Amino acid sequence: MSTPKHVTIKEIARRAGVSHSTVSRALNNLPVVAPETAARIRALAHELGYMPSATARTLKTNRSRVLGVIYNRIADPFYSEVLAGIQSVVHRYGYSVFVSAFEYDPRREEGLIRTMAARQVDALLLCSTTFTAQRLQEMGGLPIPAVFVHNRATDVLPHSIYHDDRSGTRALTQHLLELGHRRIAFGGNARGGLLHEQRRQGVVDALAEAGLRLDPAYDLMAPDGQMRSGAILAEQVLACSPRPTAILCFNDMQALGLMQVLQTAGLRIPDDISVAGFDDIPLAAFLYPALTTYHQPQWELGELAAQAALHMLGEPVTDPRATFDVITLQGRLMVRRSTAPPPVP
Amino acid sequence: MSTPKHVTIKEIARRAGVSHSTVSRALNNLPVVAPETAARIRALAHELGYMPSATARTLKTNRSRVLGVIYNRIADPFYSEVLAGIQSVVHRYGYSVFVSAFEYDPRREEGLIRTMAARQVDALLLCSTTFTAQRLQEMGGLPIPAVFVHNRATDVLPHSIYHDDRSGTRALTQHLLELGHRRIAFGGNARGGLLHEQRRQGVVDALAEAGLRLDPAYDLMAPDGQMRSGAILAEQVLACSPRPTAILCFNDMQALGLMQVLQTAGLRIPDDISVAGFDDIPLAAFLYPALTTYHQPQWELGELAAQAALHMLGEPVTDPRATFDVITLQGRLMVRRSTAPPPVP
DNA sequence: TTGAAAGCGCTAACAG
DNA sequence: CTGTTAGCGCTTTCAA
Repeated sequence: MSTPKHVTIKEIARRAGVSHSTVSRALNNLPVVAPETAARIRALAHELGYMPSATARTLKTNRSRVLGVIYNRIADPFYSEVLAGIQSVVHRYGYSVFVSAFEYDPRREEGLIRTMAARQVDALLLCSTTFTAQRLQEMGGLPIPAVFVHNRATDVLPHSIYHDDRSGTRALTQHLLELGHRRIAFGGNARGGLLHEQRRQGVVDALAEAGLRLDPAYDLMAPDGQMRSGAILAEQVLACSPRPTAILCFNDMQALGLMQVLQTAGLRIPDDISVAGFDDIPLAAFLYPALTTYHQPQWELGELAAQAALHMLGEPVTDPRATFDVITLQGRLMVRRSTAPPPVP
Repeated sequence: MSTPKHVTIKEIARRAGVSHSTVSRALNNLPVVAPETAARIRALAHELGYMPSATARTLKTNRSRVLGVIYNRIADPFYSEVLAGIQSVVHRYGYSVFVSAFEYDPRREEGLIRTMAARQVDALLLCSTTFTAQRLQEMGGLPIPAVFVHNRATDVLPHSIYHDDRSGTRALTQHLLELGHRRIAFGGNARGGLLHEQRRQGVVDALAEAGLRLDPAYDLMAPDGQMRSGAILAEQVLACSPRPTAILCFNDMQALGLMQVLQTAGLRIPDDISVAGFDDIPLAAFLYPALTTYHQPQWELGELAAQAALHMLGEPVTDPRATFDVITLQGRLMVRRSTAPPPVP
């Protein structure tokens, strides 16, 4: 049950009657060592349950084969999927990941970056929508290679990967327009930073193309992108007069919370009011009604981010896009059951 | 932009005109060193942007201040919350966490345990519902201290923390019984292992107390605890004749998927059929109708698991329960809007 | 093909 | 109060 006495290469060397460097070579499959010797050493290592010390190796080689992932909220369905994507590739390369979240606290974010650096991660995956050039300046640059995920930080760092949100909400708005909606509301995210601006802009774009503008009364704002914000938004929608016939939420989480309140108030979706989300988190397809939204490839975002980092570290990658400095992903419109033509008055 | 030349204590020592051990002492706040010297050293360290190498420290002290968290699916709302709880305490202690998931592959699970050990984590948090005594035997024991989370593995390891699921489904079933339901179905999870058994048993218990039994026609089984399984379950429910008036799902995710299909089929919840979940993931309260479920304290589960691990490592913990070998958490019934008396025939 | 030796950055006796 | 020394487990010259 207790620690089974740590076996080192020295111990193996002693038992095999060779030097520890030979053991090191054998275990690392360096071709120089004599086949029989190598076989004997490997057998012994296996028998003794030898485990190489990643710590020692890291100290010596200056490479840890560890990636650091930093993001905002640990329990976010969107980033959970991104993380799953990251893990799937990282695992194939024999890397491990440190994961931590800064819970919207920039000071903590900086602390995490330093901790990760002290722990000698090879690269950082920064899933922060709020990191800015200014912040980077204050920190005096990043101590390790990093790729920005989900943040168009090209002005700050060469490596970033993000989704074209603006086209997304534009497509979504066009869809609503085509259905005949004119009174379209947008639910913002006060914490959304660049994401908020991009998504809102997409709505404005589409509206402008149709010769319309985003009515200030329908230009709503919620504190964040969580479910509760959706509920808050719903109250605002209910208070509007005339009521919008469609509302496009910052993301699916908001849409979810919004739908509940609207439905509880007796409104039928989509008959009385159409609702659209953004992101297409796995949940979206399972809501009632199934949510119309814009699909962002979350898993792929994670996979590519990880590959981009690995590429920077000199690992061979399969996806050619991972070799680009800036990667823009395109999503696609997912029309489901929560949107329909506006009710006839 | 690039690596700003790593500063070590030797470098600081050179510049301060002292030995590197003095630097080490000063930086670790050992009281022996002269105040002025210490101040000078610390100033210098700050100025040079010194970062201690956690790797070197780990190698020397045999303590990494890293915990390994292993679980099944990376993108699971339940475990996301648990992980958030873990992180919240771990962060306070200056620990970091490796996170990885084995995606229902036992071989991979074992591999992860070995990797974590090689990376010298101080303790393991095993959120595996499928790990068994036999598996442990085959592995020849765990190489590092571990606490089992969400698995009553007392026969295997001294340290485990879990929730009393059986009482949970029992309370849920009693609630349904009190509402007047008699045709109560249970949605199982073929992958659920012990959890499945416990939850199903709670239903059987409550039914037996009421002089009833779980009708085999209502003793349903879905492949897993995901949303899609809920949809599968819904088809089974719809095919039942007579139809159950209430269904208790393995967890909230199932309930979610089930509700959508039922609602799409034109059934009103709870008017036509009552639905209950299990876990009370944050989402549950925001569904329409808000889901009746049994609250498992997910965050607390994570917090306590982390504290239990930290306690094993000799760290002072605040929650006295964390010093127990086996911790059982109690949840509570959350009656919301998805359950009501059965329809009058 | 193998061994001896150095050293990664740090902590911790032990001496002074 | 401070310096010297050794060594954590490994990789990697350099010689043999």
